[in-house]
Amino acid sequence: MVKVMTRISTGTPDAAPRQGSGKHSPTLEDLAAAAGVSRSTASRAINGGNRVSPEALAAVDAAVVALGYTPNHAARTLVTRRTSSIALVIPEPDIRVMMDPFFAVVITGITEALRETDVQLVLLMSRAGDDAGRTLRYLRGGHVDGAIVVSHHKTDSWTDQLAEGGLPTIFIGRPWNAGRGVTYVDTNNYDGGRLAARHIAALGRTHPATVAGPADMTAAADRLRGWQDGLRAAGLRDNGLEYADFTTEGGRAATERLLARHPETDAVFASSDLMAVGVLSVLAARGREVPRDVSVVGYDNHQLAEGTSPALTTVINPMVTMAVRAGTMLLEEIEAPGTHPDPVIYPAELVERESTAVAPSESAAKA
Amino acid sequence: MVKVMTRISTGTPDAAPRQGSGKHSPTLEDLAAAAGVSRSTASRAINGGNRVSPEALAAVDAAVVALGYTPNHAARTLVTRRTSSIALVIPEPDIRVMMDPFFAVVITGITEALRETDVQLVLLMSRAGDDAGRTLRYLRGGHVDGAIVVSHHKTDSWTDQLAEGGLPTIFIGRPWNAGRGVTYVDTNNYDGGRLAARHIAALGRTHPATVAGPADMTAAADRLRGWQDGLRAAGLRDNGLEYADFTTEGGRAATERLLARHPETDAVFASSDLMAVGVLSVLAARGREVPRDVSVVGYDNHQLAEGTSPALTTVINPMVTMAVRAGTMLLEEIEAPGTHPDPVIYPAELVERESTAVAPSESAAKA
DNA sequence: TTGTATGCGTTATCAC
DNA sequence: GTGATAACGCATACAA
Repeated sequence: MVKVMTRISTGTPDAAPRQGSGKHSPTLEDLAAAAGVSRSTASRAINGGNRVSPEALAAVDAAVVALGYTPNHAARTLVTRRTSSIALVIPEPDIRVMMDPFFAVVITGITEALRETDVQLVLLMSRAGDDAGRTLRYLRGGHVDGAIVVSHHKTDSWTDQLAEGGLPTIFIGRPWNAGRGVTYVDTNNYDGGRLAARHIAALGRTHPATVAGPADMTAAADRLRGWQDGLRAAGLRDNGLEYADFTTEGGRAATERLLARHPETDAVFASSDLMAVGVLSVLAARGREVPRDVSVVGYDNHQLAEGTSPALTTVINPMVTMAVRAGTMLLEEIEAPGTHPDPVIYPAELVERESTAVAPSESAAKA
Repeated sequence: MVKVMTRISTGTPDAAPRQGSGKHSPTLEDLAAAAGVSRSTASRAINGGNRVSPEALAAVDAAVVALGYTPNHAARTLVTRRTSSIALVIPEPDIRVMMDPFFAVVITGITEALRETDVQLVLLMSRAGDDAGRTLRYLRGGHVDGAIVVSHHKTDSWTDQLAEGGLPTIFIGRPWNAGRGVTYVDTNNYDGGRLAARHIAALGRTHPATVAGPADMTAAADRLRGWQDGLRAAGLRDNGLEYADFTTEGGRAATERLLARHPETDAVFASSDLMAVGVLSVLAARGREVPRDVSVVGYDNHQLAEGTSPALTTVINPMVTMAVRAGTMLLEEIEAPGTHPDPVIYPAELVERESTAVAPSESAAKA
């Protein structure tokens, strides 16, 4: 009562705009007044409209559009303890190296999962070291309802800390110390590596070399293990191994070193398509023709893989699918806390293109 | 008084954890109690520590670490009307086409600007059409303190709507209808196009062709205009113009069409490095040697430009710098509303690489 | 410098 | 179905 009086006596609203920008946005009370109902009824009408008469609901709805009412998010989360937002956490080392080509893809996927929800995505980039504490504090500070962590690096026990924190969390890409109740979604990088090896072996190549990704990333490590196991299974030896940082330039440098030490190389497996582009460019510069002299297999099935010349044979890394799944799983776990779903791992699949086409001489021999 | 009694009589806190996850996080009142001061003093101690005695401040600080206190964000924004978060708005058409290669870069830049702040970045992807309304409603709904909009498309008058809404907003890339108080940061795409033209002309090329970006994007349009004006100024004619969508595959297709109609082409200006990669691959497939037979200039100075073979001459598009600047400007405008700073436009700069190296024959002639 | 009192806008609990 | 009323956690004008 007094409150209403105060409101009314606070000068004419349109004559005295508060901020320089615009008038105060209408509150639930304004809405209720305009609809001729109580705050409670107005509130119920807005949230699903349960236990409210049709006419009251109609009145409120009309008032909403008339006033352009928007619920105050802060007030709402204050009482519901729900922020309607989730965090996408990305350790900074990852963004330039691993995430760069996949950023748009990951975001798109998560956004897709959030589409029909009113959940918003908050981006959290965390620097190495002490800053992780800040990020962690933010996450458990109740600012978000859950988190998706994209971390392939050996990072300082984020995993445990988050899992113990009780905040619903899904990892994209298997974290290093994934034990207990840690949920993640990934693709089978090990199988992917093996697929590449089997493919190279089937081509009849005898001197396969490797441009591997950073050894401290699970994806890179798994791909490498799979590839090496696959070679062994086919009776082949790894003919030179160089590490790079997943970038094109890194791939170039690695290939230079590789060819210097192992000129007899007749096949290269690069742990990422970006690196494979570097491999192709160096081979071209050296006059080694692909796929005639050297077969090349990449990884990721990046958009670029179709555009290279020759087009790149590669292993599919279904990032969009993984991101969508991560989003969906997180929403589910927020809805029903306590459930710790099993990891989801998508199968590996090879896409054959020109860079491993059967060499002319062999195809002639076969014909 | 009554409140405190209620609190105390509400059972032993540690004996009855609320959620399944963990105990309730401590409130300001708990903090004050632990520090032996009042709520207000505790509050002041936390927010800058002004007008509070050294001993009280010390006590509060100690209590903070002891209790692991974190201010409740919702409660704080409810009273301060400050969300401590800004939105990065990206219309969905842009993400795959324009933003894809720059996503990580833009995010990195903005994050860098927000580094020392406690401001968080909320991602807002808006679908075309009616969804723009939803995004707009979110933005003016007080959920964020400001927004950075990355929109190069002719979109439905976002510009005006946002500017009028009173929400501090910075555009990255000149919006189509940038009038009045619209603040944006961009690079001089027109000059960039001219630079490319001048460079090609200086090379002695006589049949320059164009692979342009989407006509409904300001960046693409400006680059094209600059290029064409530059050609005219040099007494050259545009020898064929094809539009593409900024992607590698689009660049390939455009080049195919181009060469079919204008086989005499001896220079190509592609409006993006990704498209330039497509140009290079088609030229290679057709046996047209770069730079001997054809000179190629890209745009963006993307990471890839160094890795192509031959390495790509291109115009710098300083996305990181632009993103940082946008972030800084937004923070400033949030701090001091009402100021409508002038647009910031970074100068264009050409990077010469192998793809436009002087042809052997000419260099021989010169020697 | 410190404490008291009040309000921010919303949901939730209960009587009606 | 409806409407008072009490939290939610914090900042701040004001009195002390």
